[in-house]
Amino acid sequence: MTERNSSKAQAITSEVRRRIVDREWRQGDRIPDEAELAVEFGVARATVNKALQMLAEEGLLDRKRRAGTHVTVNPARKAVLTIPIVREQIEQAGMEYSHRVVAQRRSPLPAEIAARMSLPEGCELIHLRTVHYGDDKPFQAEDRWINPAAAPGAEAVDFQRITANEWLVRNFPWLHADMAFSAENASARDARLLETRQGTALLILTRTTFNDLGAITSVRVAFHPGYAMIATH
Amino acid sequence: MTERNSSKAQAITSEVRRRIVDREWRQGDRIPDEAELAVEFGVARATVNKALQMLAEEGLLDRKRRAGTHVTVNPARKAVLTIPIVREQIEQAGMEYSHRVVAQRRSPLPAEIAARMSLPEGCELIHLRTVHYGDDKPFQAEDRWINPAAAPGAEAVDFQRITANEWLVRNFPWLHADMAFSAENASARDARLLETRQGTALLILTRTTFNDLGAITSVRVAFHPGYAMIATH
DNA sequence: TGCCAAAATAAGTTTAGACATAGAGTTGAA
DNA sequence: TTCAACTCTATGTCTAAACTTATTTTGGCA
Repeated sequence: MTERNSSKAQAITSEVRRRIVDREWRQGDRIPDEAELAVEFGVARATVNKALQMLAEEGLLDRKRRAGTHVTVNPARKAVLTIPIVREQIEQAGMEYSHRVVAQRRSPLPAEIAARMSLPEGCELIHLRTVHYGDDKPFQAEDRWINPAAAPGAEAVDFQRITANEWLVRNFPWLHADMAFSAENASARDARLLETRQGTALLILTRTTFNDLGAITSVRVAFHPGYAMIATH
Repeated sequence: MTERNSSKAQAITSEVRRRIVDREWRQGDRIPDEAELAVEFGVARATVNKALQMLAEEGLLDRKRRAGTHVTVNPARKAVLTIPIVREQIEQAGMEYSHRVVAQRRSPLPAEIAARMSLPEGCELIHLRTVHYGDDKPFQAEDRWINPAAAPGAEAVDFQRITANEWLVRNFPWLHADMAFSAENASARDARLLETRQGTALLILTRTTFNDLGAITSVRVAFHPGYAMIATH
């Protein structure tokens, strides 16, 4: 049996994965039930259960009470993205981090962002525009709206000293987040902030986070040209 | 205690999450150990363990043996992306799916893709270019290389009838995948295939999958302009 | 003081056993 | 034939107890 973590459950996931990859168990096949596998591997049923649940979460197995466990027919590919704190990301790459607050004021909320945040259009939020640099080269430009109703104290913070992201993450953990990746041609402003040409394709991440008081913040991050967001599975 | 799934472990994760969001337990704080929480919630320690492990995976808690469980200071945001099978995605949106194989031939592998697949440059793979349509409007253009050494039988498949993705997914489950999102200005070819203007910003997904025989396939998917990849947490 | 070994502790894992529950399969009445 | 009611089974969940292991703390010794 292929080992992995010295843990029995991990060893079982590896072995089951191997059987699937080697097509001993084919897509759609029903695999032996937990009790049988427990006997085969010489472990308790709870251990087999843990292993199979991991593989089900990964999307390799479909499990249903009474119907048993089947190898997923068309496994959808799931990928876990880790969106790091900008500063940490830049410092980890061995570059020197700096950032510049381009604008900070109260402004009435545009319709599009109001919809994302489930707030009435035109209500006043804190609007913040920041550029983050690695070794003085623009890394990402962020355009952020902060809801002081869900994040009290935001108005008194000096966002030159601490980034909005870090302050928010540290002070207002969220319950739920919406996220989307898209591509946009750099606007004149994007181009200026990221020191590139207008029209250049930029990877855009928009993210809105909520806690029990409603939307905390909505941010549009434009990455520098050529940036790639990595995910693994 | 906030309920969620009728399961005790879920109820505990909800309650712990609430305490963190409501700042009863602050970032960096050490929370009571499993035994104490088990007494407080009136459950077995294993149940508390399961609940806290879920929150640790989510990134809300840091756990170390002997040192205890702490609320994560700078939680990195993790998001799970589900990359659906194109056809299913289009049909789910209520559109009619169709696809067109633009080119299919054996070609020597370009350097960049060879590197991604850990194969020698110039070795011959199956090169496939396909456009996927929803209601006859281009949805995505894919440029795929298939390694017949890791996916035997690929040369005999009629990719007009079944998409390469579906055939591969059904026949060659993978062990590991590399994925990246980026943005590119549409090349002349991209523009023609996606019926848009050259230079338009396109969301690009590149994905390479591996099994125990090596790289199975490497694909570059260009989505139609304006497409957004959604993730939630 | 500084260093190393031993003790203590909190999480990690496993087990056997129990009960819960979804849902496929079967039966019987209309 | 059809459908509702029931049965049965594989997974889902929980428990109490034990053992393992990483890591911190402590205390002895040089």
